[in-house]
Amino acid sequence: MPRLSEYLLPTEKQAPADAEAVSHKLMVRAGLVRQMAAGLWTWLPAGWRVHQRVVGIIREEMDAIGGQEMLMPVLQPAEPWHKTGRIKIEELFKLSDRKGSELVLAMTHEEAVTFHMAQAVRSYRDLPFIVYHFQVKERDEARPRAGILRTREFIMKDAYSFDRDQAGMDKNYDLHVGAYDRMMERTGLRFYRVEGDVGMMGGTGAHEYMAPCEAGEDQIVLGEGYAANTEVALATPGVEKVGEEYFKDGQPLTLEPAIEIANIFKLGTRYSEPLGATYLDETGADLPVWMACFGIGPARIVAAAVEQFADEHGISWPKALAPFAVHIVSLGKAGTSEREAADTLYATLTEGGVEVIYDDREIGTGEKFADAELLGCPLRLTVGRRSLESGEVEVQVRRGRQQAPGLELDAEPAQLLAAVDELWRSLP
RNA sequence: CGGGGCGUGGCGCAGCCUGGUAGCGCGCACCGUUCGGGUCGGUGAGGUCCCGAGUUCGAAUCUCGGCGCCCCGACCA
Repeated sequence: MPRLSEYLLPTEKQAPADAEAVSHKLMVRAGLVRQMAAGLWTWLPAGWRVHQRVVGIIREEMDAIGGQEMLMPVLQPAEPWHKTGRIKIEELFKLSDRKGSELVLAMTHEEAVTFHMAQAVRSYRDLPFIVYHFQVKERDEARPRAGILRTREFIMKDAYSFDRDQAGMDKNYDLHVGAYDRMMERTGLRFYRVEGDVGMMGGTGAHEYMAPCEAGEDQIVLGEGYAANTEVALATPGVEKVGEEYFKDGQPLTLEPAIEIANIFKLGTRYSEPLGATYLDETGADLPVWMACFGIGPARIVAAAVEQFADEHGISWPKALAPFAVHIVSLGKAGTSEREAADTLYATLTEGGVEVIYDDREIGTGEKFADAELLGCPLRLTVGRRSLESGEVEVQVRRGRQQAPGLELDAEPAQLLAAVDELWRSLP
């Protein structure tokens, strides 16, 4: 686990002048991400840890429903895109190689996955199954915006289910709804699952997972037991729009801005037909495979978490996403007994498997506290002269900046770890 | 794609109108100071003023062209 004196965490006092969204400002200020060009971002070590936390949650839930992880290329031949008609999408990056062959940079992977499955799947005996990957998506966005929220390149987990018929597809879809609900709950985000628009994906049904926050690009309408995207709300029976207000069965609905963090679609045979993904059933009939796809954007989940829980001091991560569980602040200079006590605490926690970032820098107290609150790890443990006098390590819970009862400085390691673990359990 | 704004050391800005060869705060390096909430003082390093062309004795500043970035809207797996 890193010592801040050796870790690349370039924090800034001032946000970039052109940053508007809270997540944009704070993620840059906290040293999590840096911009390279419009809609193109680099994830620095601490930011990447958060991103990979989200990836870990998604992977676990995908594996739990039988998803099989694989990897498909971003750079692809254009032919399948011609076959599905998606070559004409403006956001699709098109290029050619030295031989003049037409290529695209994939914005999603339906073409690729269907191309492969058209070859691999022969019989109804090969179905059903779910494959997924975490891979970069490229989109020539008209307007990238809000830091990490709308970018031209981003990692998406996209999963694809393959079934012999609509009933199978529906079943796989429901399975994913369950998995996605669990992912969202595990992230600690506030979210809504709403009916979605099928858009240019085509297909027969869709849901979006929306995380409400100020920087959200979309509006969702909310009522008692009802949540929908504004685009589809009006298709719901009983929903009407009067002026700028929405009503359901006469009751007013509230509007809230939200970030779309996941989107799932029933594709049907939208891709299997043009790409020839068929199987033979028991009677020898050649039938198109039924597909559904399931996308989710880890970066947007990260940004939404920043948006939802930040305060005037910085980020406050839900514990499932925090880059580190514990941020140790050592106030003593090298060579002092306070520093020694902090070193010992750091060693104990690290050896006990706790993810710790240790601020051992030779800088001012205020700067250390400010950086800790900016980074937003759930627990901050401070070791200074006071600790030696009182025999206690000061504990601050980042969410709400609440002081928690101190930890006994010279407790046995097991005892100390148990105390930290107990604190951890109580956190949001 | 329509509208608006901006580009000057790592970050935030001033200077531009009224051309004279670049300045401030933060940060950074070193010295001292301080040591539980971005301490204080001193010394110092660091800039193709987005790029190109033009006007001029002289361009960060004026003119033309280009590039880049942000915001609003449209669009949006």
